[in-house]
Amino acid sequence: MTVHQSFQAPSPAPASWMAPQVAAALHDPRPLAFFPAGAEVYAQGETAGDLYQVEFGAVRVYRLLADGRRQISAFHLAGEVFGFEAGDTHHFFAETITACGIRVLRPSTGLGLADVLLPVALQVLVRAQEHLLVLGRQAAVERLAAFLVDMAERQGGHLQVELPMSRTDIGDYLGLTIETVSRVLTRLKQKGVIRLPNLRSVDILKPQALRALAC
Amino acid sequence: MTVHQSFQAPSPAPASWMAPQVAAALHDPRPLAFFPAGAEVYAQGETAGDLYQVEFGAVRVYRLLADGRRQISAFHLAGEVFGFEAGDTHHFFAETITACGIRVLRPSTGLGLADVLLPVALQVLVRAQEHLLVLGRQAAVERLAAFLVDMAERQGGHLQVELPMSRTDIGDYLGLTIETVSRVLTRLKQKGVIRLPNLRSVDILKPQALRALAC
DNA sequence: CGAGATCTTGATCTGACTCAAGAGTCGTGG
DNA sequence: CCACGACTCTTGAGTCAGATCAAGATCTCG
Repeated sequence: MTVHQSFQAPSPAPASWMAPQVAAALHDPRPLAFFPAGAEVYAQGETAGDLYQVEFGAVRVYRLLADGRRQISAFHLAGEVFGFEAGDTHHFFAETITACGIRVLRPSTGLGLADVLLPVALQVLVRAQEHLLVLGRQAAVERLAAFLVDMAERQGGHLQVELPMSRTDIGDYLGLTIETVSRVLTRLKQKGVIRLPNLRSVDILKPQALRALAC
Repeated sequence: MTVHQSFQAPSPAPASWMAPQVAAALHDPRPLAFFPAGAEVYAQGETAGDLYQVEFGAVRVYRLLADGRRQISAFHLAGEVFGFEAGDTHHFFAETITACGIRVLRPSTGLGLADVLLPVALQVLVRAQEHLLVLGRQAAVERLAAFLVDMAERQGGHLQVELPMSRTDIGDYLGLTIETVSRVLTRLKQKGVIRLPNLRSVDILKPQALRALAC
């Protein structure tokens, strides 16, 4: 990982989702790294071990096929932890989408740390498994609906959703082409389900209808 | 979970993949339950907590949409552990495919158990994430190839693969219809890549070709 | 041997992809 | 502040992989 800028920040309150013990077990203060948009946090094949907590900004985690097809397995927003690996090398790439502040966690230093990390890892697992249902069995409209509902919930359940990622990213997350993403959003707009005030935000006008589509 | 038959078995050697500490931490001997084919191990909404280790047989873990569409998120073969959950209720269904012997693990009794379970959970996570790539970005032939390669590897890397599951199960795992699964297998047979001695087994004749398809 | 379930094969349909062009957005520099 | 250029996004037309619908064939097991 290339650290673009790093310093000892005054310990902020742990993100709300994080049990107090997590912060304790991880020995705050932990190094905080700043990344510009589009920077690599780690690459496939690199040595794994550290975990990363997004302080602000957004990150994409993805795999590539030999011919360039890309599958984004997850987006990570402020407060979320990523970087879990089964072996000692990364199977995925992680890149910032926007400028990011990322706190580096060093699990190796903690005793009994797994007790604290297991729930976080399981949360990531459940999310991946829900994503399987979307990719395996849902139509394009349903995928977009599920995506928007998920993003809304992760941003505090508000009806104004910020989308830090491009249409290409959304397509590669949902297993669709950029054109299909665009067309479906247009159709949802025409049906009055959403509004698109600008390219990077969505207003949910009919949450009920969206939820029904997402099943 | 409905236990169909249960008794204290003489402690067998732990499955080869399992670190010795796992068995120790889990306090062998553990209850062994027998299930007939098609039995429910747990259902969505049930209280979670226990883990399950397949002793023999095969299990499918899946979710359902309201209209009956099904996505199988994983098959579990002998030696593998399933039942991980993020909260205290199951988000998935687990059913036996064949008659099964399943060892019930009680994580609540172990101190420092998470250190031992985390690697197992991470293994499940990585498998789910690889599955995302298959469902999101691969064509039908590639999905079948990846599936056959995976099943072969999990059965000791032999070129004779047993498929305990039906074509419907394979379709619901790969996000395809049963007809497409059947057609693709036929095409692979015609190209001499595989042989289909009977409905539940596959001989891999050209492992190189299959691997190339699976990317 | 027979009946039901499972699997294969064929014909047709369709949702999403591909290819192509135009519109909007953003950052830069004059 | 506007003009320019490079992206990114939207929209349209045509195509195609996989779904759906519909028979048959094969397997399983009492």
